[in-house]
Amino acid sequence: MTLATRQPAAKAADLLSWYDRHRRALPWRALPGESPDPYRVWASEIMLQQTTITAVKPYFERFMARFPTVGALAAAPSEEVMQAWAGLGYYSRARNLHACAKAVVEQHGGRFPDTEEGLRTLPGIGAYTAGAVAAIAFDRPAAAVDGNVERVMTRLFAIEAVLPGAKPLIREHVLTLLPAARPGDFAQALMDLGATICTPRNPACGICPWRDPCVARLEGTQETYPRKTAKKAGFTRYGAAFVLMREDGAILVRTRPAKGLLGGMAEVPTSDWRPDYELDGAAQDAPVVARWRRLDVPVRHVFTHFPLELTVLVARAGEKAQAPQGMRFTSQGRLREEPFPSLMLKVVEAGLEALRPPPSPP
DNA sequence: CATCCGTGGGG
DNA sequence: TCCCCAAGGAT
Repeated sequence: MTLATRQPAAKAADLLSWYDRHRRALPWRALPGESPDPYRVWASEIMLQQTTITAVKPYFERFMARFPTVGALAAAPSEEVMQAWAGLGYYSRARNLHACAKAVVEQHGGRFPDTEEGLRTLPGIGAYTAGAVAAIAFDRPAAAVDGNVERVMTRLFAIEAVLPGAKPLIREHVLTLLPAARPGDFAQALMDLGATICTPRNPACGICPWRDPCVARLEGTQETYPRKTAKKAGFTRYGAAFVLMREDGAILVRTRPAKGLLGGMAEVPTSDWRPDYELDGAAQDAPVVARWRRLDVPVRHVFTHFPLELTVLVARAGEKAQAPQGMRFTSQGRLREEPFPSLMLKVVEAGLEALRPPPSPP
């Protein structure tokens, strides 16, 4: 390589001075000079796992108003925690969040461990979150390698290795760049850079603090990083969902098993969801015998690993109708207190719309 | 290491 | 419409 094309080494100082000018103001982020609240930092990191800032913000605000401290969260009933999380997705996060709060209170005197190793032992805290909380909340020299950092590093060093196998290598690069001072700001700066400059498509290389040392930029191959293995799409599954309204307006619901898909969340009764589900026999899967009416427009929903198409069937039940074993009638007034995932909100809305009596002529 | 686990928004 | 993906973790 000639002297003219040799690139300067990337420096943490350049990133930090960029961060001092362009850092994003976020509800869970301490202002310059303020000390961060580990509880808020931790909760935000859990919420932000695989979830956009836009989606998290309103949940975070409500969550902090409802559970202001780890102690408050630990003491809350699990249904209340799941309800506060409903709609955010990846519900095992909420279960682990609650379990983690209890562990912090019962095993750590209500204070979060201030090291990566200590944090790593808690439920829901993996390699990334342990590093992020250690760095951001306690200013420890830890690497927090998330999707943003993977993108920035693979571009900066033109790392050809495929993810997730390249993670250890990426981590080494981060540790090499990690400054002795302000490791917490460095972690946040790296993520801000990935989120606002070094974006997946159309990265703003011209205004990047690391434009000069970036190998991929020199080669013009920024958008080809990071290298990843393609993941295969799942087959569409089909099923029937049953919206049963009692005469007083209450709806029949139940709680899903604690583990697995939508674990611990509320739902209306449904059939199994299968690629080969036969709609003609749907009434056989109904929770009660009734005059089930099938709606023409199915509810479509896309999970991470498969698309789902649920056909909604509606029926009415008498005032004295009893809920089958393991199910309950919830009044319409309290329906919003049920921890319905987004899929079930769609189903219930479709069902209620169909059950609404036609407007009487003037 | 591969798979499972939600959701809503953007190109 | 379709595809990608966004501050990952558990198994």
